[in-house]
Amino acid sequence: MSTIRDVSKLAGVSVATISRYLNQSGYVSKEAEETILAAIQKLNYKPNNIARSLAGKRTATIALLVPDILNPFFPEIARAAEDVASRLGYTLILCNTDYNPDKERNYIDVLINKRIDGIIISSYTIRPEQIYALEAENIPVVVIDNAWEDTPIVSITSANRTGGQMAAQHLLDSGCQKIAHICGPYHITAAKNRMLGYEDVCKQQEWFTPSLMVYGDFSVSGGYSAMRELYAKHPDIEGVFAGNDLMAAGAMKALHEFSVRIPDQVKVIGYDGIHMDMFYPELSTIAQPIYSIGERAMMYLDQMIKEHPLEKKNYLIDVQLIVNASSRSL
Amino acid sequence: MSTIRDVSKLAGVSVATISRYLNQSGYVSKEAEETILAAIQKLNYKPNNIARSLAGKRTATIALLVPDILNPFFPEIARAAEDVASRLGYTLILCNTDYNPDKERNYIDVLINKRIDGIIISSYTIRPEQIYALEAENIPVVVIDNAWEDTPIVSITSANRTGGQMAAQHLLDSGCQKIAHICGPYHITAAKNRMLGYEDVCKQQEWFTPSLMVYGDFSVSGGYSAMRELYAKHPDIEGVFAGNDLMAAGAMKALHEFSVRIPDQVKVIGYDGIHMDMFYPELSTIAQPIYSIGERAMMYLDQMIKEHPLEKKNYLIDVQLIVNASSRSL
DNA sequence: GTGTAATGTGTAACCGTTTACACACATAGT
DNA sequence: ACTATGTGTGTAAACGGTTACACATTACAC
Repeated sequence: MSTIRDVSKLAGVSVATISRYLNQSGYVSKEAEETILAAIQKLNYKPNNIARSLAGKRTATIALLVPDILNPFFPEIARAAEDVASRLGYTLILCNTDYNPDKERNYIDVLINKRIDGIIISSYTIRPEQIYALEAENIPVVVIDNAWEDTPIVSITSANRTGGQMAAQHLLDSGCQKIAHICGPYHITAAKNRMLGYEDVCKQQEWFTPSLMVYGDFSVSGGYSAMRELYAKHPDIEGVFAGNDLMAAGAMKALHEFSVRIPDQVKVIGYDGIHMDMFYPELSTIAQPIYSIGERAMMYLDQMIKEHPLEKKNYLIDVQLIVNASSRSL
Repeated sequence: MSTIRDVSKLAGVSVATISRYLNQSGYVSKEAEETILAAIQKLNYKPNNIARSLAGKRTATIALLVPDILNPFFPEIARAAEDVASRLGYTLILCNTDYNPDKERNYIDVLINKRIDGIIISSYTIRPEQIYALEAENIPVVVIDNAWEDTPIVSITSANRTGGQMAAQHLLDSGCQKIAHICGPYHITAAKNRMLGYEDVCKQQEWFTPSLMVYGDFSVSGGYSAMRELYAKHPDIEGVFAGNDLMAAGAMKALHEFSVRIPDQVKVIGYDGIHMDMFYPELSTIAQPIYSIGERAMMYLDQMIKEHPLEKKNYLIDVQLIVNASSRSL
């Protein structure tokens, strides 16, 4: 493995000139350029990124901190972030925190020591202070799928409350009378906002009662249990809005076992828009543009790294109602 | 951000001693240890990993090269690799190649320049020479889900041919007469071996005919189209073995649309064992221990990095027949 | 008392870049 | 002729660690 000094010797110019050539910084004459290029090719020289980072302060590495890459929401985020990252010349480090604040803290320390250039965080437990601590180390942060009001933090969330309203309204418009909601975990802002959206629309309906809202843990089995519980209490429900698609799938599975026909007897809508094309009847959902979220997170991060101006606030992303067979009016 | 020299000054010992203390290499007296610890805490000193890598040659970073993290097989691999990596003190870089050899080559170059310690590769286009090139740079490689015969390369695959036999045999044992196979892409070794397993079992059956084997692209829609094609030619089939679970799901969707009852009329089995608990009837499958594959890949890699002996060969992992509703005999 | 090994510490070179600064020379404006 | 400015290059000091080597002290065996 040859070094810049080997090239310098072979080309007969100083290392500074080589460096200037490589980084297109400062002046380099035409002749110098040519001899350098020749030497580089002859030696098959590749600059050492480690040394580069040590001297130049940039590692061209960004980290993506997610609770669990197995949750289908996150591969899509990862895919988008990685696409943009690789286009911009960054490399992406993947970190699973397992919803565990200790692992999270630990990872943040490791990443600081690795001098990463920036970090995209998805966490429901992280505190704003931790983000300020990162920024104090000059590491820009973008938070996704979570936000705090009135804090100078760049975050990206989808319009959860509006989305919740859209879902409920859609079921209402489709003629459903008793609409239940399977809510995601209480401490997750996104879940809470979706529930608030549901309440906005349903609270004043004469059939409304709080027991139409049950909690699930955002998993298929959580949705399944929630649906069984719900059906035991309210066998006459006509619509179900699940806080995410996985729970919607679980709910449909339960309904299926009760021999409830979808969408004839009960219409179901989920939230997220993850790819579940294997599923039938195909699930209606409020689609978040997941890919765009990852993409924008990475782009905002790049802007911050390059010290371009960017307002530190929550960026809301629009959602879209997708009507499929699971809630289609006949 | 304080440096080792700041600590040195405050503790009144040389940087060498600090370094020895930090790395537990060489002798350090009890008193020195205490003053150093105190100084470190006072300054909140954290060693700079970049500098460490430059001097010490190790980056504590490994890369995972996958075609597409959106394919549900890979998040599980990533999850396993990351779990083990983080336990062993490595950090995981995620790279999507999009099944594109150019992106692949490009990534490999970038990773060499970043002086990563090792790389786990899943690729159906990579050539052994590229792996030798990496090893020439002293970067150990573990290949997963692909292998070459008689090459000194560490690779991990599941027992695809045996698995194919198991799937076909299971359908046969369940009383199916005409069993079709939806095969994965021709150039993927794993797909081919599964097909060979199917042939081993079915070729000598009197109902066998080559047109019972059709190709799909390992996606849901690929399985869907393949099934439609198959059903048009052979409306009397009684069993379908799909080369992976996604295609099996697509096939079931198509059968569903033809109002074919599963498993009464047609039994379906997939391959992979990805988590599709939302699916009903639940899919029978030949489960690969995907998590173990990722786990072992990372452990082998660690062994190679630490220069512990490891035979360079293909390691086969056993698969398991999982019988669910989609192929249950009544 | 001497030789040998274990323990403990510091100096300085090194890892492979970037970059501030100094300097040389050419060109052009006054 | 004298600046100013633009072009081109080299020297050497960072960046923040690790580690080979030299050297000092102590312990212990003989």
